[in-house]
Amino acid sequence: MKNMFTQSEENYLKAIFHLQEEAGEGVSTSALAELLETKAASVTEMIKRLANKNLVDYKKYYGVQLTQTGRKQALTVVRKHRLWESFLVERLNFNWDEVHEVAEQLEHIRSPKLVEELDRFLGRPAYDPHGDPIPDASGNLPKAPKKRLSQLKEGQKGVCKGFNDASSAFLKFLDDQDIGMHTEMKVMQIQSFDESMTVQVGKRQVLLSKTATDNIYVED
Amino acid sequence: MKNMFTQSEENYLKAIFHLQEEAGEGVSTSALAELLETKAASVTEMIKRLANKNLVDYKKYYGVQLTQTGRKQALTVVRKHRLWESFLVERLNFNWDEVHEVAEQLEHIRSPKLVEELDRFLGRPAYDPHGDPIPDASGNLPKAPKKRLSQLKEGQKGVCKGFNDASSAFLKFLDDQDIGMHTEMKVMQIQSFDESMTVQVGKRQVLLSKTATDNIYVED
DNA sequence: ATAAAATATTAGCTTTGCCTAAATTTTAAT
DNA sequence: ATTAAAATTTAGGCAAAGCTAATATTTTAT
Repeated sequence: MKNMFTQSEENYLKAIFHLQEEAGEGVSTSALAELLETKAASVTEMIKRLANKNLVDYKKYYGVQLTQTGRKQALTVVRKHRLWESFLVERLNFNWDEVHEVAEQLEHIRSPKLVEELDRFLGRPAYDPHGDPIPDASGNLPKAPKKRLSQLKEGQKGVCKGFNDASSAFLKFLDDQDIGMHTEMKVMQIQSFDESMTVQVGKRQVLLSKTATDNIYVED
Repeated sequence: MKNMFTQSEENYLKAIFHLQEEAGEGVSTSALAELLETKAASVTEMIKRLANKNLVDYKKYYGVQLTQTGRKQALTVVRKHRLWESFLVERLNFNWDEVHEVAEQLEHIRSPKLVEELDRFLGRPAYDPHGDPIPDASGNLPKAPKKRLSQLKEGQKGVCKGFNDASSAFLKFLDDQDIGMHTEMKVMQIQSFDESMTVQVGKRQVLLSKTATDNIYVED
């Protein structure tokens, strides 16, 4: 069968896509290994398989990049992932910090009709519950140029529009601080020695590390 | 991890369950091989794995039966399959004859919360779009004693309540004859030489082979 | 410039799940 | 009761995808 990829292959394509998005250029074996929670040796092996199928360009020792075909395939997986996340949160009462794991499974379901109907059923959403854009059926990704909370200066305000680190721990932490999508925040103070920030959220003040503020996207 | 089964294992458990339902007693290697579209040798192998995990009782050359644990697991898969079929038909505009393949994939998604919320979202349906009962969360299956259309006598009426053969071809055939869930039918004539039936459906008369009438369940 | 450290790749093994061919057991037919 | 046919199991392979240990290449630090 043509156009059929294993779950593992799809996971690699998606991972390469994400790493390429933020780092650009060639994606390293070790970065992939870390993201996919596997060993470098296994990554090398899979990369060769993908290269044989013309899904990636691979030059030994110099990392890997998606081809046009590979990128297209990665985008259909991302699309499915984000549509399912939307479904889980908006129709099935999932909290936005507990959808990731299930969406990782659902994203591999093969059925063009299912994806199309799900999209329609949800009212063709443009963004998922984490504020990430949902690619359309032809693989166009409406990329809003994102600004990090860490880029704001003291006194500036921003509205939370997304998160980079979608780990359950991070999202739970944010929830505890009453920070979520569309939450308004004002930068009160920035510590020069570690770049941590004191931020006004509603009537509370919250201290956020540089790691945290790097992972929160805002619109001002 | 305990309580974790591969997709393949789940497929075998479900297949054994279905064959046990209609044939009772021990399920033969060849019956499984045919249903699962695989070879007898592969079945034997898998059966041994399942026996080691105490999901089935197996006596060489004498077929296989589910243990309590195995039956329970099979029922959770059946539950998921039928809930997803309901979702596809009732919310995503799928036709009841095109859901099977997709549900075969969705039934393997692992997430107790997802199943519970899906059930709630659908209004805790008791039957799936084919008229088959949906097991509840604790694995209780409300079994309505089913009667086959082929068991009716001339002149008797019946209301269609389910189908045994869920093949796409069969379901499409029924659709073409305007026969679906809850369709009322009246037996006009039975051919003695091949047991085929002439049936009144709405204002049309339809000729159904014995094979067909054996696979249509009715309530009278 | 070169040695040490960090990265990447290869080689060889493991498990799952399937296959074919050969051997065994059960069942059916004389 | 034998024996042929049918069903089942065993033996030996194969591909996907992972792992560890050993080797090779690139980068970094002296």
